Amino acid sequence: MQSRTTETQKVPVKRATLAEVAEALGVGKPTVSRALNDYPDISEETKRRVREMANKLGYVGSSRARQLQKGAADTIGLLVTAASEGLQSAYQSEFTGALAAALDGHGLDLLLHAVQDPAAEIDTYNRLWQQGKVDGFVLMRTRIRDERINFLIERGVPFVTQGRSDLANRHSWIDIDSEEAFAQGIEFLSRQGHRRIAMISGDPDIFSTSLREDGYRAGLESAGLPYDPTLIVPGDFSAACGRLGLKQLVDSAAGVTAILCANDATAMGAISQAHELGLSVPEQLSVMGYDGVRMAEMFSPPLTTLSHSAAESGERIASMIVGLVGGDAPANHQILLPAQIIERRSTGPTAKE
Amino acid sequence: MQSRTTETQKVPVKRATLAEVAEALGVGKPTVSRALNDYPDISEETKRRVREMANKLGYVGSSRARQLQKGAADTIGLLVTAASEGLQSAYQSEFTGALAAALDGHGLDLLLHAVQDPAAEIDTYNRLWQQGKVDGFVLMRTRIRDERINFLIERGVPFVTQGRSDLANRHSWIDIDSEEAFAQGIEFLSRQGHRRIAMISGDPDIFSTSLREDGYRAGLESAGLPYDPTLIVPGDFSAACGRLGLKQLVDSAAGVTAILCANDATAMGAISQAHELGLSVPEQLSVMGYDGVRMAEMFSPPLTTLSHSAAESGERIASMIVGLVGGDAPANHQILLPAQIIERRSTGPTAKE
DNA sequence: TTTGACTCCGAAAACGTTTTCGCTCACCGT
DNA sequence: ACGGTGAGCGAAAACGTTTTCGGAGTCAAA
Repeated sequence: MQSRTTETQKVPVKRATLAEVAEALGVGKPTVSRALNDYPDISEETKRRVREMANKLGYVGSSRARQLQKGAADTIGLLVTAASEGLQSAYQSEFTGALAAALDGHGLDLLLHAVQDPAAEIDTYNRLWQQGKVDGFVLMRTRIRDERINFLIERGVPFVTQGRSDLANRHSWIDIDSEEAFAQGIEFLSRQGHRRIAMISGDPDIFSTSLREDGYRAGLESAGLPYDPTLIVPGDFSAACGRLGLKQLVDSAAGVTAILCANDATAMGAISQAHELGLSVPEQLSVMGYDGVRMAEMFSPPLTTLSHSAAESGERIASMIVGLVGGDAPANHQILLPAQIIERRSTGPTAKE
Repeated sequence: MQSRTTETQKVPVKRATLAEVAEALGVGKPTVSRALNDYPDISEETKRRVREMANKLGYVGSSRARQLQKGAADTIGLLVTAASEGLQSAYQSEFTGALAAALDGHGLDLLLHAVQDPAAEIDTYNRLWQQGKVDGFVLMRTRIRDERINFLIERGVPFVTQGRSDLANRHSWIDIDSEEAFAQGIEFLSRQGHRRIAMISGDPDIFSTSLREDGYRAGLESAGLPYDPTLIVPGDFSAACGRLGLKQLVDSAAGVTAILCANDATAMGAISQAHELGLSVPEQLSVMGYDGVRMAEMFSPPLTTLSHSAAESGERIASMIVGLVGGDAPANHQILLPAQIIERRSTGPTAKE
């Protein structure tokens, strides 16, 4: 490790101000402001001159002043919990990237905040909102009895969640129809001849976990397969618990030939562990994931997964939050998107011995 | 897909203002402001009363007004290019998360912006800075002749890069000593008996790519192995190019028993492809990555990699940018961090036939 | 010529902080 | 009794926009 220091010349750059543009043009400040914002009560000729001069002086309006006056920050907040995965999760980060890109399309920026101490989470939402640093929030990974949602609804803060909640009819959300997706997954596996299909589930605190389990059960039922509760092992959406879960299933649940995982990370962990135990995938064991993260395609074997588009979710959410913040429609929009199965090579009929 | 709409009651929450706190207390605004900011010329008794009342009224200062007056945004900007990976990359997102967490520790927020059109990249830096939405930037993935760096240096904008650049002595940066790391990697592989070691490299536009290649060559030399240029195949840090690269090497470079990859994603892609071609890792082919992303541990086989801590990089960068923005030290700090080899199971001596 | 309508623009207020500067008061020493 | 000192506080200005409101001018109708 090495560390050195050198001098630097601090150039205190003076930014051009609206008043200066007005002065240079011999017009009033309102005229410049309105011209730049393309108000109809400014003549075309004047607008042209103003734009020209603004350009010449390199004028860029201070968003600080603008925010103060207009009462809007043109920024949306996104909190990730540093402890539990946060941006570690491939899907979360794909989604975050997509969201940032989509928001940009609407002229909004994304404020990313990592919350360390879970106890301070609500405080952080409160502070960011009260301070006026953001106009609204996007929540990822909604939880059961999610206090964030209560809190935000109570104060009338605009927000959109990625995932439903107990209060789903009282706020805007977008979600993937994971129930349907998991049912599909089971159907797919059963058609390949699997009769004993296990599930490595997600964090029980996360709202969607139970939906995925419901889907699993529904799938079994419509495939005419018996439901065996011991075949569902809990997890937390991490790869690590995929490993653990697989080990547990191998140890205690005989005859399992396929495993449906709560997400791709878990599936990858499970496969990795399977290999370690000398089980080949998919010859001896089929494993299916959920989310369709990019990495899944590059795994070995490439992962069969229930895929949905982070980009689409991002764009939809961006539009929704823009609407809410704009207040143009004091309504809650709720969108359920489908997932589709992408067959790769982690699944297949079990090889005959 | 389904979409519905319900009514919502918009509660226009009036935030308490500093003037209101002052009024309620029968004191002047400056007193409240200074009391809350713990200035020494306010008596303890008054401070107590002010804090009490502020608390009671739920007062949280408007950062918008504060920003305007103080000329600071308490926010650092981070731009990710949506097209080329962006947050898709595991390391980038781990680092981003760590950075956000570290900045939080200094009372700063992170503004994440996705730039779609590479041509608009500089404009975005300019806008964000001129608008005063950020006090400085963190740049990831420095490039060869990186115009962003020129631009920022010219205007005296505070920034820290993750990775050196052509102008490394004129700005603050933090970097991993990848040259040394790759040399170590080669040494490690050669000690396991590998004699023909290939490299799947990174994007030639990225500054650190050449350093990694230098390290590769240096390692070969000190291990007494010949350097064969055809054993370096170009890439772009993606898993996809790991696949391509591996295929190319298998097709055209005989006798290769080990591959050092520019990063973990590439290594995973390579392994995945190797499996597809019926090559077992590490029995027939050893593969080593770089970065030490979390997923690497869960890969199958778990990836041997040259690891460094995203958390540490994040924290260091946070401290550096805080210093620069605070202007307390008009100096450039440069820090080189080491990587260390983590041996897992994607490497090993080649099995005898 | 007056009136009204309409177009284009500017002075002043407003947004909610922090800073500057100076004031008041108590207390001390002489 | 009086200037000096320092502690504690407040009035007003400042940050750079946007909004409100009304004014000046033009032109057509009466």
